[in-house]
Amino acid sequence: MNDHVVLDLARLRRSCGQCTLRQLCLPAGIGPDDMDRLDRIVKRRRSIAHRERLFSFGAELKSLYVAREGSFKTVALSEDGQQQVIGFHLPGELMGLDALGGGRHRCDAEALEPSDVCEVPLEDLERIAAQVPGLQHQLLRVIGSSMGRDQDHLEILGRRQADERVLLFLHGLSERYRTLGHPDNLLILSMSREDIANYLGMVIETVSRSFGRLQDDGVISVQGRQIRVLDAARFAALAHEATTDGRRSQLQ
Amino acid sequence: MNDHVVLDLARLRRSCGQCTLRQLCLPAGIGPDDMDRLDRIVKRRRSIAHRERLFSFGAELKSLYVAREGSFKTVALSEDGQQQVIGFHLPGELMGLDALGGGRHRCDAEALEPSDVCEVPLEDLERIAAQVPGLQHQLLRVIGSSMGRDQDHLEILGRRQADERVLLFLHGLSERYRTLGHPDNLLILSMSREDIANYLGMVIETVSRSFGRLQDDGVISVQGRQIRVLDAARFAALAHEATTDGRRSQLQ
DNA sequence: GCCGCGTCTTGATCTGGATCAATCGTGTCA
DNA sequence: TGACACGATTGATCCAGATCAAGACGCGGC
Repeated sequence: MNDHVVLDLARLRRSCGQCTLRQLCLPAGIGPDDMDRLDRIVKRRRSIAHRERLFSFGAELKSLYVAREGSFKTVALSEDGQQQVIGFHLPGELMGLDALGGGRHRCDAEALEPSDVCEVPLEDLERIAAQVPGLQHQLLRVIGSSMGRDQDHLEILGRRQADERVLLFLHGLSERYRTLGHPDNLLILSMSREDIANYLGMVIETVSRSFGRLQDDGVISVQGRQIRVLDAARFAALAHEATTDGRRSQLQ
Repeated sequence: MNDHVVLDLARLRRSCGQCTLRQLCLPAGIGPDDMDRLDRIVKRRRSIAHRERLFSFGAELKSLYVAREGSFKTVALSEDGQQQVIGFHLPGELMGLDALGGGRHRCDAEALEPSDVCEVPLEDLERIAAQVPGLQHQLLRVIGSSMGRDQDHLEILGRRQADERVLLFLHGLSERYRTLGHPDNLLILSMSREDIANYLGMVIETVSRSFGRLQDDGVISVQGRQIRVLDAARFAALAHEATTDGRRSQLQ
């Protein structure tokens, strides 16, 4: 009987209603009664080893995934073997949306460290979403956030210098970690310099040099994958004002 | 009474069920009975003049828009005045998705020529989508296609040389026009060189030179904004094989 | 300890594309 | 019909960042 209680508690703790990410993830803004229906379709806490694939290019879309703990990268592969890191995914963020258009995944999703995910079968999700208006709305919000991150990424790749790219990358990451309740003055990067370089459309040498320059300026300190924000005000200011001058095509 | 018939015909011709774009747009795959419900919430054929804004940065998200005729660009503005063309939108393609995340538009949408749009109030769309499973599914598909185009754009900006960027841009555009039933060997560009350059993360001079090289190679002929595909096989092959070598960071 | 291996940093050189600067259509208005 | 404006092309130069090439720094295994 003691056993029984423990199991119930464990089950409860694994429910969406108890999840620390519930305000960021799909359950945000839906009532306790509807939470139950969501709970029943979500497959919780599948563990993914470091470097393990969550899904692969070309695979049929069956489920969406929410990072629960750890982090992931999604990598697009082009026909000539080129790779492009499309995004990094932190807890609470949806993965697999790339396949909504064509029904097949357009990229690989790979864990950057030992991670957990919640798996949400798309068919079930669509069914429940039609019945729970708050869930449908929240699904669209979460999808929209994902598109917003892609758009930020496009802005970085299209218009920014190397140093700005790295700064904006770090700043965006620290913002995302802050909403997760992490201290935002210490970043532990789970991705390699190679991943960062690829994500930013650069080579690792340039990433390394940009880190160096930001460190020389006293904005951050760099020790391998541990980045400490020394001057938070300047860090934020640089990310917002960004360009010092108005170079490059501005339209009109 | 004659009048009455004419009006009815006009109304019918403007309905989703009769729309030439219905297979690409939201009504794809929903039955004639449900089509009616969609029809009642869609505000049809608002005309947008050349250079007119459909929506602006910061505006509250109220409706999604579908390009009906003509074309649009969406432009993100950063705090320091930089602009980045995020996408071009052809008939049947949704606009306004950028605002789903935060409830406010993150970019301007501007007509590149005299254009028509259908306006779909988001609140109504969400309500109907919950009642019509096919519509909800199709909405997700259309959103997914849009994310897919953003992802292609990221690949272009992250990993490609100037000439490849221009080629992939032209090829992508011709593919999209082909699905609209247009001849794919003649492209009439509605966007300026400035827009193209900005979209591709380049300057106009480089775009112009890339056009020139593609023309010298006999792949296309360029006359201002009229691009003729001379060697369709090579055009497609270059777009697929793309890179001649495996330069730049490849991850592993 | 110290060896091997993967990751990251640092330095020297080279180059694709940005910048600067004319010039050339093409359309429009007086 | 000329003149002006705007977009596009073409040429000359320059520089940010890629490429090439060593080293340095962990870190796990023996």
